[in-house]
Amino acid sequence: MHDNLTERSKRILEAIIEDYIATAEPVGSRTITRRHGLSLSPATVRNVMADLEEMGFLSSPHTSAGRIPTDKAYRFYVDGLLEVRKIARDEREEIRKRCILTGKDIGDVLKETSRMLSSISHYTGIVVAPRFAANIFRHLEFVKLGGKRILAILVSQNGTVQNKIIKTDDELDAADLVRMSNYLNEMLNGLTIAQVKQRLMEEMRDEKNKYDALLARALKLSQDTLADTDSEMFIEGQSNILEQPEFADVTRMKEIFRAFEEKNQLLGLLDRCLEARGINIFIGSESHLSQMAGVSLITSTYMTGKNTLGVLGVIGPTRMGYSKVIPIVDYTAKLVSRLLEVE
Amino acid sequence: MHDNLTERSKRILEAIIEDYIATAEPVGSRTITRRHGLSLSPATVRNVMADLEEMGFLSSPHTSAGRIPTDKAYRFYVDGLLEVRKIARDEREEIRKRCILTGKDIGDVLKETSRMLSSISHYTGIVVAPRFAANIFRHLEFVKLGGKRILAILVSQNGTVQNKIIKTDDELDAADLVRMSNYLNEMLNGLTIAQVKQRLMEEMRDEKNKYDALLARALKLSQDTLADTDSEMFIEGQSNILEQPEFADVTRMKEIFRAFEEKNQLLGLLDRCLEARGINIFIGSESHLSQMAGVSLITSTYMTGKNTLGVLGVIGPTRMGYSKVIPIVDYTAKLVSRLLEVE
DNA sequence: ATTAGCACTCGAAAATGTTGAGTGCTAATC
DNA sequence: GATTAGCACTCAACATTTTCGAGTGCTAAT
Repeated sequence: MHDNLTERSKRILEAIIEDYIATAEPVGSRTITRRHGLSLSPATVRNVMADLEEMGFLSSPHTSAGRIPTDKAYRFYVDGLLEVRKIARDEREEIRKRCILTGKDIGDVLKETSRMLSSISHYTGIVVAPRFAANIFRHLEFVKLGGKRILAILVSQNGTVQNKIIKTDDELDAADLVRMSNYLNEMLNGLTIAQVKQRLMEEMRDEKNKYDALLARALKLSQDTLADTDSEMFIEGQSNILEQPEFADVTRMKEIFRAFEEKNQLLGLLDRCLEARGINIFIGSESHLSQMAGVSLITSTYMTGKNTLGVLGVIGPTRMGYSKVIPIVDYTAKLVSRLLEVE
Repeated sequence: MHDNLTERSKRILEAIIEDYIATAEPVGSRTITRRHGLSLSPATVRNVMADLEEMGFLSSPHTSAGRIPTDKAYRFYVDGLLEVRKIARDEREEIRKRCILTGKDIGDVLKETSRMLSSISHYTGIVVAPRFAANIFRHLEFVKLGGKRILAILVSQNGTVQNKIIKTDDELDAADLVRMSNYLNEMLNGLTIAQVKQRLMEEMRDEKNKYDALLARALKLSQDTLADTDSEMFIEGQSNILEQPEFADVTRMKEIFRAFEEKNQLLGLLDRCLEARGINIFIGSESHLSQMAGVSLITSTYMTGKNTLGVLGVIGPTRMGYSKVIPIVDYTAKLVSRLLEVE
């Protein structure tokens, strides 16, 4: 792929990208020869740069400025040129220290993970909580709150909890609730949440269940509990974005922040990452979200066993330190996987 | 109070404040006489303005600009001049429509409330989840996750749920867990969480309990569950702040966003509001938080019965539309109170 | 194929000019 | 004595011009 680029062009392109990542300023032919030990004259470099621009790897803000890499260049860089460093020992320590929290519920751990990702990368951290459907059912409990309000609590194997307040048509007494949950726990034990949904449907269709009022109630209640459980998302360190010179312009910044608040769109993007396991990188326009122009996303999936649970990653400018951030995201995903594993 | 201000000065001060709230531009003597039907000449107004500046109600950015109100002026305005409008019918409808969500847990409702506050006020909405300590204990449940990990679930009367993963020294079987929670539920029924903590302490000290291993375990476990439950906070619509001209400057904005991320400091401030019931207003420097310069906070408490549960409100520039926002916050707090009331 | 040399481009920053809203003061007016 | 017209003065904001230099593309020499 891209065999049409000579070794020299690649080296120069790489130098330009790395320089731009470091400085956020358009890179000129002079700078390249000076800062990177290329034994070429600026003039030669200029010729190569002109070719690279022709091919769509570089663009110039105006005639007499240097060049900046395009999304295509970053993609080429990430796919080929970049050699991913191993994670630094101290980074690894930091990650471990901040993720391993005992005595906190899953949500707190993931939130802290997101915060950690942001502070260690200096960009914005993002963690999508486990998709409930992939989890394994563990326990269902109904607590009577008062009157006709019941709190349904659904617990999955790895400790994720989902609550819902359900209003019933008439009062149920506590004993009934216990019987109902006992029955359901028995029936649903060991299934994934997705299978649970399935099973409930089947049971409700089953003729014989329609005659047991309590049972029918129980089924209805648990189905209500499972209805539209939207996944949670933790975005932390948004203000780190403000440090990036490319967002000094207020209008650009507004866009980004709006994008962060529009969590649904982001979720859509992250869902795409769910499908492919492991590291995933979206560069600028590749996300096909207009607000994400100039922004890159590095994600990885975390999982228990062979079950993909969720996604986590880092959002930063396209001009981000890929070689540093990729191993961080990678290591974090693996660590979180391990934490959620049932010991 | 402030009897030293003549009626006329008050009218002029009011006009300046309202003009500044509307335009965000320093107000000149000319403008005042034109826009507000004062039958005075600019020159007279200038004299009054000079007096007001002397007294600390106004300041001028530079010699040849108009005046802008100081925090002291806003305080005077809020305390005396401002007559709070009743909430508009359509606003009331909007609030109701967006807060009354069935089939969602409390957290979701409060988050949506925060979002609603931001979108209806055009500033930033903030909701602090009920302090757990003030809630009434309803139910405690232990779910075995696998190995030595137990998920403790604590439910309060109004449907707030708190989970915690607890690691035990050795395995407990499911039946034991049920017995433990039955016992505890019996013992703690009807107490407030604060009382529950108290009671657990007493029981643990009690000699006779030390000989029942299981019981001792149960007590320890529930105490772990209750340890350091930090209150959750929902801040929504942060990007609305970006619309405010006074934060067009990137440095100012960074400060604000950092402040939002430093939730602890904010929580401290909001805790102060918890103590005083009803509407509470912090204007700029009054909060004694440097990052909050130029920012005002309007809050109100929500409660069930005579129990103060939490705080909600709006954060905006000091130059915010107090007369519009105050009734919104007030009404929302009352509505949320009603929603959390056990029906 | 590479590179030195050179005219040219164009944004950024500094220097300069212009404008107008606003002020404070004084003296005339009600 | 309070109010106001009048006027000189101030100063940020905006527009215009100038300067500067990093960077380019092209050509001709190496």
